Amino acid sequence: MIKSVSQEDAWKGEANCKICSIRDTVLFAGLEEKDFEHIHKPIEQLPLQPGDALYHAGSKADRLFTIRSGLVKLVQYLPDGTQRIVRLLRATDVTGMEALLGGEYQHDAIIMQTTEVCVLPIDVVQRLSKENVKLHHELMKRWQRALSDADLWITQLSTGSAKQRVARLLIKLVCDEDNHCELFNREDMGAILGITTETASRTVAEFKRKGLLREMRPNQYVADTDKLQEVAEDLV
Amino acid sequence: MIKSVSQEDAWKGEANCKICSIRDTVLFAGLEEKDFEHIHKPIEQLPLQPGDALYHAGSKADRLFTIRSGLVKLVQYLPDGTQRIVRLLRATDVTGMEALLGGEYQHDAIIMQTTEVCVLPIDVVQRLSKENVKLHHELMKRWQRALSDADLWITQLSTGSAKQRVARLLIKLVCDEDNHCELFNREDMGAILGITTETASRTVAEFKRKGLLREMRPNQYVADTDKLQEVAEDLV
DNA sequence: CGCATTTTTGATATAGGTCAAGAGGCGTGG
DNA sequence: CCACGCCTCTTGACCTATATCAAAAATGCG
Repeated sequence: MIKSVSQEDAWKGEANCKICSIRDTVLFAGLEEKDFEHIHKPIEQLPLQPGDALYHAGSKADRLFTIRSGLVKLVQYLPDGTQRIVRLLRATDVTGMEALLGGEYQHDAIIMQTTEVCVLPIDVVQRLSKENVKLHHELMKRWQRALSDADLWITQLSTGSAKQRVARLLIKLVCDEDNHCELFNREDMGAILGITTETASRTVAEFKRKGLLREMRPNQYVADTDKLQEVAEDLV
Repeated sequence: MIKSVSQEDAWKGEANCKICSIRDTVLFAGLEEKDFEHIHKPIEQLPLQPGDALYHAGSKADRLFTIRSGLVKLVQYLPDGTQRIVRLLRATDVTGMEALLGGEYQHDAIIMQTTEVCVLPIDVVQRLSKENVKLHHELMKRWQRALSDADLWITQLSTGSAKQRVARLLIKLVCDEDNHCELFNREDMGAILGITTETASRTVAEFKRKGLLREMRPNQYVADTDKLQEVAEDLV
């Protein structure tokens, strides 16, 4: 089992939230000068590698994480041991909100692509959220966002044929206006879509053949979003 | 389209939260004497029939609902018009929390079985939640609960074979220790599980034949939860 | 360069979708 | 009270999509 990051072995990159480069989109967006006085413990910034775990299901939830960059998967396991990925996290997403209720983490949070996170001790967040209405509102927004994501996961990624699901996933993965995107391994694609690795592989291969995906460099694709959209809606 | 309940045509059952019969499990559990002074508008209690809508996707979210009894489905629609049910709500569940963020409702909330709800105007909840820490905590708990439910929906009801999914759904529907349960129509079962009406029907019929379900009276079943559990985990 | 892992591809079996028709319930109106 | 029409559930026949099992090809890593 992968060890999750601990306060000890982590690089103690002390974050300066005041000058944070993504601050206006981030949980602490609404903080004011006086609020920062309450942050005694430094907020750590961690660089993490694929395969690392942010936290594990069942362990005590005592920290909240803001994803600064990269890609993280939230994984749950079925009784028979098969895994299902229930959410993906990217820049500005917050995870580990279970900590606000003093329970245990509900998922394994595993790094998929090199990721930078801020680690927020839960007592700091709790104290600040009592005093700062904006932060409190921000927290609720994140909660709502997670819930919408979960709903989308059900309607988009767990409904319809394998082709439709893969197409919808690819559309989600397109990051810039050039329709550039980066895939991940077929097993993870399967665990996201509730299909087998083989079906994921075959479908991606078919999309490549039909030109809906063009591989420019290893794992650097350009997607034909219009055509993919047609597949997603089964207009083919 | 079904009209959603409005303040006007609703039965103005004015609730008395202080003596509410399910108060200790409900959102307002932590309210104190002084808090009630803030509830000027009466909290309505509505009795609703199958097919009625609590609210519709896209309409302004201005009320929060506590389910007192009955069964409600949250429905979303795919571009091609097919519907997918993303959550079920029962006694003590809260829905419409989008209202706290001043947005629009994300789903159609449709009554499946005769249901009683309390309607909480959002401004009342917001004011109370600022002053009462327990209520605030309760709200976060509901949010977390909704999120866990969504995760379960993905792992349990949208993963594995049709038989497994139906079995898992039936287990969820068992209400008392006698393994008594009540199903709903096959179309809804399909929309919950991401399978067709016919497959839902065939699977239920098969379970009946094999004795995993015994129909005592019309739509009053007794479930063999042990056997269903085996099917759910594919140990057959 | 060689081993381990992942991806692709193939062959086959089967679950589940699709289309269609019959059966049972239920309400409405004659 | 019965007959008719409407719905939902069930069942059947068929066919396709996807799972399964297996092996080859490609990729990455020490």
